[in-house]
Parts: sequence; C-alpha cells; structure tokens
Amino acid sequence: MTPERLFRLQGELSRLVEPGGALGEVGLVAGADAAYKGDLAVACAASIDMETMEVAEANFCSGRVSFPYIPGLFALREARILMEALKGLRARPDVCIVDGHGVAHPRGFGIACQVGLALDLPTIGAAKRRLFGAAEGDRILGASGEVIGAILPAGPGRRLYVSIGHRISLPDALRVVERCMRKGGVVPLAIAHKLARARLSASSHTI
DNA sequence: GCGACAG
DNA sequence: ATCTTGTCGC
Repeated sequence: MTPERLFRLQGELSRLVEPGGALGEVGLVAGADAAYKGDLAVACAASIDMETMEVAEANFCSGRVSFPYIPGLFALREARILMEALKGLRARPDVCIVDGHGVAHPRGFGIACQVGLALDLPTIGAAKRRLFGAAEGDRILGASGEVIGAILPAGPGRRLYVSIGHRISLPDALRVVERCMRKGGVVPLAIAHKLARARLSASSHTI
C-alpha cells in the first residue's frame, strides 16, 4: 500500500461523507481520544450527558499501534482503536466529537470522517491546530472558495478548528461543540483525554 | 528550493 | 502525542 494509493483512497472515501443529516435532540455526546506510551495505546470513548456535562459512561480499548503519526494519515494510526472504544459503549451516543479534523483535511477525509463513516455515527472533528485550509476572517476555515470548517476561540492564544465528520451539518456541529465548551476546553474531549491517560498510567504501573 | 505539517 | 523545570500570567 503506497502513500499515493492511500491518498487516492481517502479522496474516494471523502465522497461518501454525508454533510448533513438531521441531528435530533442530543442526549449523549461522546468524546474520543487516545493516550500513548511508546507503541502502547489506550483509547477512551467518554459518553457525556448533554444536560449536566457529567460522564454517563466510559469505555476503553488498549493495544499496540503499528502505524506512525503522519500528518494527513492520522486515521491509520488512531481510528481503529477509537472505534473499538466507541463500539464498546452500552448506549450509542447521538453524536461523537473526535480529537482531530473531519473534512478540514487535504483530501477531505480526516479521522472524524473515517470513524463516522465506519460506524455510521454522526461525528464532529475538533482539532487544536490547523492542518488544511486558510482562515477566512476570524471564524471561517476555507479552501478553494468553500467553507470547510469553523474556528472557535478556545482560551488565551488558543483556537479550536471544527469541521464535520459524517452525517451532520456544520451549524449543528458548532451548536454541539459550543455547548460543550468550558474553560478547560471541549468537555467530552477533555474527559476522554484525562481518562485515557489515567488508564494508560495505571496499566503501565502494573507489574 | 523552502515552508507547513491533526495527534 | 510524549518527555520534563522553571516560569509567566491571572
């Protein structure tokens, strides 16, 4: 599998992304993230109650990762383990926020798209740094004259790049993310991040 | 040729 | 992302 083949595949798959879909009432919003120690990875899917912003359920998946981190191919490293963590949740969340980009990607198919498409789940990509596209004004991320995402202020000197993953519109994605915003960042992602790191630490301390 | 480059 | 001390800001 050459890099060129992977690039072409991402481009083809990007056409399967559903940039809309009716996102009804959101009761559970999941956050998906992973922590690493060498090639050992622990992923956490944290389901958050949209009303209280409290953890309703959390599921983990640990394993070895073989693919290295390459900008643009992040999904090949982390999508599988994130999906396993998500599939293990007893209650299927209404939408999932993934730590990474959605369509704001060189080939329009970031990790949020891949996870959403594979699980047939509405997903949102939320990244702390830009990968593709250019800021158009203060709040819009665009490319080739198209809006590919939004830029949200996220604390002193910090920004959040939001783009759709699958089966959701950008306005709906923004509505969900903004409701999840706190001082510490995006609650579902912050929780998933914290729990993944805690689980990783606990497992590595086991003899 | 040079810079950019999710986690 | 992860490895890590002191340090700047509220």
